[in-house]
Amino acid sequence: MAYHQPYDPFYVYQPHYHPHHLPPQLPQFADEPGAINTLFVSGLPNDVKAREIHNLFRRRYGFESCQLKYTGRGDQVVAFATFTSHRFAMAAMNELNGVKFDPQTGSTLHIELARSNSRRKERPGSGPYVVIDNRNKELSKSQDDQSDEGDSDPDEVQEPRNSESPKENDNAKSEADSEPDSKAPSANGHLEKAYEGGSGARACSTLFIANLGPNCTEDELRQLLSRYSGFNILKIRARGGMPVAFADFEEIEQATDAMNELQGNLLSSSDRGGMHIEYARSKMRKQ
DNA sequence: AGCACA
Repeated sequence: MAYHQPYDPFYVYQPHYHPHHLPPQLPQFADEPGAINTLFVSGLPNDVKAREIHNLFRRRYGFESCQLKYTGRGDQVVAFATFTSHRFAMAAMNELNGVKFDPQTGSTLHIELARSNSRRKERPGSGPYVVIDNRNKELSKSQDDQSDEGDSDPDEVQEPRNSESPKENDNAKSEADSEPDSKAPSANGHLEKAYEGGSGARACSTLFIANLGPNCTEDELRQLLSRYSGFNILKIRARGGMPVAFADFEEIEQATDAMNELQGNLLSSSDRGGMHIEYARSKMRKQ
């Protein structure tokens, strides 16, 4: 009867939202060349393993690769996660930012967009996990300056170079795994199998919208959603009380965009905080 | 923390 701890980051489903007001026009930051599709992750415990980072992100839609970096500043560890597009990186960030990563230490994930995209993709020949270890590469500048505690200090988001030096030793070993099926990613460095399984929110082109006020109308919601490309049909229903809605889009990517933009937004009918939006469990039926 | 329509 083991029940998931609600803060288990591997099973985050309904994370921490940042309600904000909808900008008056559609922000069309699609996937222009140069768009950031890499996340910078801090707030990790210093004994974190590359495998844990991989398991944290591997089920997120559009996930491509990740890497763990020992910065060399004290025991500080950071990670980078690369997605196939900016929007998928944003979705993962929205879902995991602020989540408690280690119940023991209480460490909380702090996730932001990286300053630049990762160059280093996961290569089948170079082992499953990419680890950059700067711990021993202390130059003559060795100053144990502390005072840089906290969590929001992305220092080196520069492009990682080839650092497969034989110096790296005790990484990515032992420790129990929280994912039953986590074998090495093997030779498919693409995304065909990304995001599946039973635990999290599987991406879907239909969105489930909850936390609506009792007076929310279909028209009100439709008016808002119709500003998003690919929006198709909206259905509202109130089962035993508060209304919930299903919004169907043409493509998963368009649903993802709308969700990212509207997450936490208030409607004029809202009386209990902003909307909570998730991928629906199944796509809206064609009728 | 709530997910339908077939």
